[in-house]
Amino acid sequence: MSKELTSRAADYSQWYNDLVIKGELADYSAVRGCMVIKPYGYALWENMRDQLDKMFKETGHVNAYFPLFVPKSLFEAEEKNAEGFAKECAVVTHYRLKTDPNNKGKLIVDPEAKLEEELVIRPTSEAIIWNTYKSWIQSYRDLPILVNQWANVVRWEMRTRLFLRTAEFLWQEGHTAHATKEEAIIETEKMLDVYAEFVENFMAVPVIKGIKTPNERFAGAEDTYCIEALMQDGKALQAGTSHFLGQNFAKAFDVQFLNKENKKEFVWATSWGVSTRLIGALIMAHSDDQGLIMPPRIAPLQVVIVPIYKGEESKPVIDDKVASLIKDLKALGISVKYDNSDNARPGWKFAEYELKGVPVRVAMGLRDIENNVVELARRDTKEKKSVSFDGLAGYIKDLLEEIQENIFQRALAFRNENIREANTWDEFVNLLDTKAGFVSAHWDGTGETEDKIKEQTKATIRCIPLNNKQEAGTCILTGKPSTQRVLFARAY
RNA sequence: CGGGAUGUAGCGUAGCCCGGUUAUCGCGCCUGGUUUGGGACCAGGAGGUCGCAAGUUCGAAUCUUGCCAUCCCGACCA
Repeated sequence: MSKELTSRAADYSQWYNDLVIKGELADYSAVRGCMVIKPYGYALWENMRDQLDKMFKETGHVNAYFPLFVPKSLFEAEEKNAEGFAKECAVVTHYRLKTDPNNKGKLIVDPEAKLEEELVIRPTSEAIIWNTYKSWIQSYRDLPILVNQWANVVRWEMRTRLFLRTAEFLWQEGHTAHATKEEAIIETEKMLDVYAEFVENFMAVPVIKGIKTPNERFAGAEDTYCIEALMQDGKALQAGTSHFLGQNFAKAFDVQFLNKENKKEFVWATSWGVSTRLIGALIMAHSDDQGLIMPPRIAPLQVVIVPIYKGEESKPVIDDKVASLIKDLKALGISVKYDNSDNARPGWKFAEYELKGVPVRVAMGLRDIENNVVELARRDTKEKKSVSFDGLAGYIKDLLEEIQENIFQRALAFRNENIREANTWDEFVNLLDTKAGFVSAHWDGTGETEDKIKEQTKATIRCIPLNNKQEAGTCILTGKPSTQRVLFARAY
């Protein structure tokens, strides 16, 4: 058939691409490094976005929108941030095209329409936002500012991959301003918790919360907190970050406020973001050789119903029975599609919805109606069974929750099996090469050692886990003393 | 951006080395019919600037050069 998938064992990267494209989440576009998110993929993103948005609002945040363009002079204000992103910025230099006098029907950039100042297309919005905050903040009474923005950003990456790293991607970025350092740190940690809760409870992907080493820190941050997930091929994926920015941006943009004592102070900042990259994490954490596996709580479609017709006269009977089920499911807030299209037979539909990862499939034919049952198939285990039609909607509601829990537990077990301790250099290298996954090891705390390890093994320090156990040990590379283990892995 | 591979209809492909009438086959698509419990069958039909652009040649899918895109390995990757 036309929708053959590459197996994970045969070629993991190809399997991933197959799932994205054949599962109709996204497609390549005419623009280098940019993808088209197709309706099925966008529905998934909408569900993720809606849930996150709700959680942001529950924690006191409001949405706003800032410009796509950042004047270069603003962009360069915070030096480290500017430096960190400089080499992947798209830049607008002109504002007009004109017809090419030498080539009919073609357009050229009008050399007379050069901008006085170049506009950087935001790779992240700290600069434009902090420039704006300057005019919003005078007094401690104006604080905190708890703003989030849903937006697209552009980072001109050399090598792109669908969802995991595209030149343009969708994300949210929270930018908050606080009167005290303590409050900003609490905010940073709070949003990391929100991310972890979302990714684990809704996407069913277990994560490790931690802090990045200075080498891996966000450009312009004092501390970068992150959640790290493990993919089925043993590589780690950074699923979200929350940054404590200190007063760096306040100083760069001169954002000060008068405190209760009528003294000027610089504002404390945080920023935090997750992107469509999470979709990549979702795919690689759960899916199998038959296709995607969507966690019920954010699945674009939770239930699909496939009729098994036998002769024209069976159609109205089945359609009628299905209509009552759809009504019951919708009443319980469950999304459902009745696929009674005539251009594919049941077997084809079964395979198709498995590929798309729909959590629950209902098959119903005359035989079932006679026995007052349906055939229920769950995507996570591919188990099929006959279930009574009575109370079916409630049964499915429970089953969706069970599937959600099951795929989380499955991913959690895999993740936990793939965190291993290494105490010597040989052990460390051997684990990375033979088992992949996270390797927990002692490190002397220096950036140089971290660089050397990266150079020799391609593994990076994913994070220093929060609430890390303190124990004396020696660095696996240098043998210098260490007080705690950190998590290494090869990463996306 | 460096090394390797690939690019022929919506998808997967044969042909390319060794240039020569109308570019092969399967799936999908359209029409009609029979069907429907794991990727249906019969009959008829539509669909191609052979990735793009130059060049060589009487003649280019085939040879040459450049460019573009994708994949793999590097470099890069808050």
